[in-house]
Order: sequence, then C-alpha cells, then structure tokens
Amino acid sequence: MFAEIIIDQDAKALDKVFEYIVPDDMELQVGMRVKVPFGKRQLQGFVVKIKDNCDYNSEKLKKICEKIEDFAVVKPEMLEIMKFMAKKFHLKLASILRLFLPAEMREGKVSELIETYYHLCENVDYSISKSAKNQLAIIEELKNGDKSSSYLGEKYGYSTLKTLVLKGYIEKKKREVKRKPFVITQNDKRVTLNDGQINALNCIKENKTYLLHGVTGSGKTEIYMHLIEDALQKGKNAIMLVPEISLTPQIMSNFKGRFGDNVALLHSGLSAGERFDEWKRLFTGEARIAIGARSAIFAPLENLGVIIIDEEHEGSYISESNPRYNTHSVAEFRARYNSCPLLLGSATPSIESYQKAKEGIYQLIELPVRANGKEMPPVQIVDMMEELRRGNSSIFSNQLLADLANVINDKKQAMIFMNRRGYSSFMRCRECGYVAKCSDCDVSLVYHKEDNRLKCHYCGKQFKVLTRCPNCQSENIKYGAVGTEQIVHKLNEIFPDVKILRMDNDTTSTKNAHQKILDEFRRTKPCILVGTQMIAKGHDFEDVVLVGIVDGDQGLYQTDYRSTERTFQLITQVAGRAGRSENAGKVVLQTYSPRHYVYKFASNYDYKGFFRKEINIRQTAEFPPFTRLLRILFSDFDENHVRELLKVCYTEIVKLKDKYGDQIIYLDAMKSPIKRVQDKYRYQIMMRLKLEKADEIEEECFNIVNSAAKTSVFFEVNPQNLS
DNA sequence: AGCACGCCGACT
DNA sequence: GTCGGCGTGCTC
Repeated sequence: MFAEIIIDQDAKALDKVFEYIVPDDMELQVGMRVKVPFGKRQLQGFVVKIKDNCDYNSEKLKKICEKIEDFAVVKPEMLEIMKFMAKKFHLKLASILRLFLPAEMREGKVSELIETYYHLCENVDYSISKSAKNQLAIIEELKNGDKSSSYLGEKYGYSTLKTLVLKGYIEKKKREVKRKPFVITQNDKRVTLNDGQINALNCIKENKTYLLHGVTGSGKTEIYMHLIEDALQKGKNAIMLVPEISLTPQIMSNFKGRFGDNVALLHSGLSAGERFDEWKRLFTGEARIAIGARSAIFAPLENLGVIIIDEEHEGSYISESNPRYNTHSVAEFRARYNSCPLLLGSATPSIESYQKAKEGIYQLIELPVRANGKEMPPVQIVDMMEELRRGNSSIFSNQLLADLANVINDKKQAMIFMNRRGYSSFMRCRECGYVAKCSDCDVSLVYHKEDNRLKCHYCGKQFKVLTRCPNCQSENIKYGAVGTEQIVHKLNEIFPDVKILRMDNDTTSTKNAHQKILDEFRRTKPCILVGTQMIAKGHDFEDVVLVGIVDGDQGLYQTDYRSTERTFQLITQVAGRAGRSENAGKVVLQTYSPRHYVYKFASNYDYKGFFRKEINIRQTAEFPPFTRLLRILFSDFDENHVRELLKVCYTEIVKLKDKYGDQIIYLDAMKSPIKRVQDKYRYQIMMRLKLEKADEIEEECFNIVNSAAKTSVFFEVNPQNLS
C-alpha cells in the first residue's frame, strides 16, 4: 500500500503530494497525521490518499515512520475544503490544513490539562484512630466520589493524603479535565416569535443561501437560535460565525444559556489550551454547535444542519493575513457539501450580497420591523463647514455640546464615536471641504507620513502634499485626524466634573480591559464613553440617550470603493446604540459633506434607497460586484529581488491584454502603498477585470506568477484594505 | 523549510 | 593551501 502525503511545512517548494510506503502492519486512514522521513529529517505530514500503486519512482520511496494519532484528525469533508480553497484562493495545501487544527496540536504540543485526584480503595478495612479527624473527613468525602488533589490538599493538608495513600486506603490518580472557558449561567428565556420571524424561519429550509436583511433589533438572534435548535433536533450540527468584535459575554451567555454544553466557543480570548479543548469537544461530538469568529468555519463538525454568518457585511470575514481566504466562499462550500442552508444575516448587508439576492442567487428574507416595535432614534446631521463659517473650529459642534450638556444634566449616558485612530488619513480643505483625490481613480488620496506624500492606494500614483486648496485657494488645507485621546482631552476641559471613559485598541490591549471599561461605564452616571468601532457592537446600555459621531466623513474618504458602504453600515450600527430602552435616544452626526447621499439615506435608515444609489455608482464606475479587483502582492526581504520578479510577471501579464482586450479594464504594477511590512518590501500588480473572463484571466495570472516566483506571492480578490 | 553540494575570497 | 561565505537544488 502507498500513501499520498502533504508535508506540514508552509513552503512553496513543498506544496505538493509526496508518496510513501505504508508499512504492512500499519492501519492507516486518510486524514491521519504521520511522521515521515524527509531528506535527512523526520517531518509531520497529512495522509490525503491511500492507494495500491505508486506513481513515483518506487526505488526512491520511503516508509512512513509512525502515526501521530490513532484516528483521522482531518475528516473527509475538510480534505475537500482543502482542495477547494487551494484552487479558489491559490493557497498552499499545508497552510490550509493548518487552519483546521488548533495551534496546540502542532508539532506534538498536544497539551491536555491533567488533574491529580484521589480515589477511595475498595474492599479495604479502614482502621483510623478517632483523633485523626482529617483522615476520617477525607474518607467521608471520597465515599461520595473522587475529589481533586488540590481540593483535598488545601482543606485537610497534603501530608494527610500522603499518609492515607501509604496506608493503602486511597489511590492517587490522574485524569484529563476540560478547561471551561466560560461560566454557564442557565438563562433559557425563550421569546415568542412574531409573525415576521416565524415567516423567516419557515423560508429557511432548503439547501440554499439566504440573506436575512433585518433592521437593528428585529430579532435576528432569536431566528438563529431556532435554526440551530431545529438542526439539533434533526440530529445535525451547526456553525454560527460572528465578528470577533461582537463575541461579547452577552452573546456568549445567551447561547450557552440556551444550548448549554452543546456550544463550543472559539474566540481570540481563549488561551491556546482552552481553544484546543473546545476544538476537541467539537471533534468528538461532545459539543454540536460551534460559535466563533472567522476561523470557526473550519470547526471539525460533520453532518451540518445549518451555517449562520451574522453581520455578514463585516470586513473581518475576509482574512487579510496569510492564508488569505474569504469566509463566505468556504461557508457556501460547506453548506453545499452538507446540503444544508447557509444564512447570512445583517441589518446592512454588503452591496455584493444584496445584489446577489436581487439576482436571485441568494434568497432574500426581510425583517423590516423591530421586535420591540420601537422606532430607530432620529439622526441629526450637523454641517461642520457651517460651524467653521460661524467661527467654531473645534472638534465638537455646538449642537453636540448642547446635547451632551443635557445628557449630563439628566444623569444619563452618551457615547462619542469616532472612526479610527488615523495616522494615515486624507487631506481636506477646512474652508470648502475639498478632499484630495486621485486624478485617475476617483478615490481619496492617503497621506503617508514616512515620505510626506499623498498616495493613491489603487493605482499607486503619488502626489505632493497640497499647501493650497485647488478649489477655493485657501491655505487652510490639512491632513490628519483627531484621535480618541484628543477627544477625551477636550471633553475633560469642557466637562471637568464628568467621568469620561475611552475605549480603543490602545486601552484594550489586555484581555479583560474591554470588559472592565464597559462595566465601569454601566455603573457610572452621568458618563461619556469615547471610542472606536468596538463600542458600536452588541452592547446594550439602557441609559445611553445620545450617540455622537464626531467624524462621519472619515470612513467616507477612506480609500476604497467600499468606503461609502462602510460609512452607511457604521452609522446604522452606531445609531442602534442610542435609545435601547424607554429612553428616547438621539444621534448627532457631524460631517463636512452633509449633502453626500450616504447621510441622507443613513439618517432615514433607508437601506434600499442607499443600495439603489450605490449599486448604480458601482456599475457606472465599473467596480465590484460588476467587475473583479485582483491584487497580486509580491514581498521579499530583498528589494531588488521583488522588483525583478514584479517586472518579469508584469511583462507577461501585460501580454494578456492582447488576448483579452477590454476584459482587462485596468492593469498596472506599483509599489504597495505601505511599501515595507515586517522588513519585507512589497510590490503589487493591480487589475480590474470584467466578470465574464475574470476566472480565466485570474488563472492565467496565477500560472504566470507561479512559474516565475520562488518566493510566495499572494492573490487577493476584491481586497478589503489596500495597504 | 532545512540541509547538502558547490564554487569564490581572506586567514592560521 | 583550507575555512567559510551563501546561491541553487532537492526532498517521496
């Protein structure tokens, strides 16, 4: 017997199957991990095929050394996923396989938590003197079952235990225990579904992809729970993906409360050991529901009854570091493989997904009404240009300050939201609102501090920093964004007696910092919480009556075709934080371009209107979903090396223009906007392709690059972020 | 990824 | 003379 094996090394040169002889006495299965001789070394590999004949020079074949486990860690479905992903995303086989296993299982690091415990020996005469109270107490405790060493030791003294062992009355044993990452509080509060929800549930039956467009608070979570419950009742399993940022204790305890130990949670807050335990519970079938961020799509579950992607529009579902993949595609693959429905849920679906629903590729389900019947809070747009003209050049409009003062008076709470800490940002005229844009691409230019230039992230063109506004000649043209620190500082000056909390990547680096800040916010009134995106998700605070968006524009003038869409999503999401309870809320949105269509639609919560406008723009501008963007990223420590490689590939790819003509709308090679990352120089080829031949062209490019490159090159389709 | 083979500079 | 630099090539 022979086996095809993928060596567990993330190197391009090893990205193929190697053949080995299966020893006669070895019972081998596909999906097992094995140790094999490889050159002078012994390496780990994955068995992907077992066969009777070999296709390689049989004299050179070596024997498999041993099995790492006695069972197949990679199930057949996962091998199919591997093949699918390798083809679709041009990834190395080993790097995909690694996604399937928790890091703890790599290179024999399998660490299980071992507990020592004591067990009462049976059929023994216990002759213990009455004065030995501790010894007697231990025996009594053990009559009710085994107890852990640490428990007994702390309570009665370790020496006592030792004595009993010596006497032969009790035994010391070891066992594996599961780390429980989460305290389970049973709070199975069921909500009766409204008609909309029942309708939605009745729709989702078939082996299809459904897009659930439900406004904030329309009860999507309840639908998810019912779907999962249905699946369990049919003896099937379920996967639910949520953005990492919204894996809040609230969400987790909701699902744990409803499904108890059936749920395995996979999120970044877990220690490596906890992750491994949760993974194993799924693998063995002890847990049947996987809930987690992006990578939970690889949960080792078979027989799936439903896959759910919550907040499907979130950018974090596209992996931006290696291996780069797109969760929707993998989810779709698994759903088809298991013949189960895939549900994409969002209050603000991505333009791509909604378009697919329009085209009938996805089944659209709408939940237009909030479950509690409440209106969304009104959004007031404040024109910051007008504020400037009136002589207010601060970060805060008079309106926002007045509203904040009211909140403080009423001992309520407010959230001040800003888009992100910006080091690189766009350049804007403070007089007329003009924003520097690329002459070719109609996207905003990004200011790069390192070389004091403005760059276009699409075509790589560079521009000198402007000193005078080309529109109104004002010299008051600046780059730069305000950070959260700055906002907190100003607020402290204006409201010296009010507690102001800050939450962003800086303040939440430690594991529990996030929760601590939120807890403090919950307790304190009045209070203002200043933060980035992370305050926008899933936290319900009864007393938040005001949400201020300081820089509504920032998302807008980010540098890619999705920025308007993101701004809409963000405003909707942030607005949802105001007035969750009886307290009528309000949203104040500050912007320098108040007439931009996104604000009109967002302030009316008019998703469909926004979609119609946006999809038209995409169509005329020839951007996705009507075209495909392809970015080929080359990186290497040696700059000359990359440039040479880029040149070779580019010359070949340019020739495709002869063959495909206007199918290639745009093609250019350039430095990557952030040209060095982790000491590696980055160059890229950007292409915009018409859809008809996109697959074909992509494949050709891949082959060109693959035959030229010794180092690995990354392909990205419709990238989220172009740095 | 690693490890060997191999072909050119400055050292006991 | 040879020790050692890292370019190239191979691993079933």
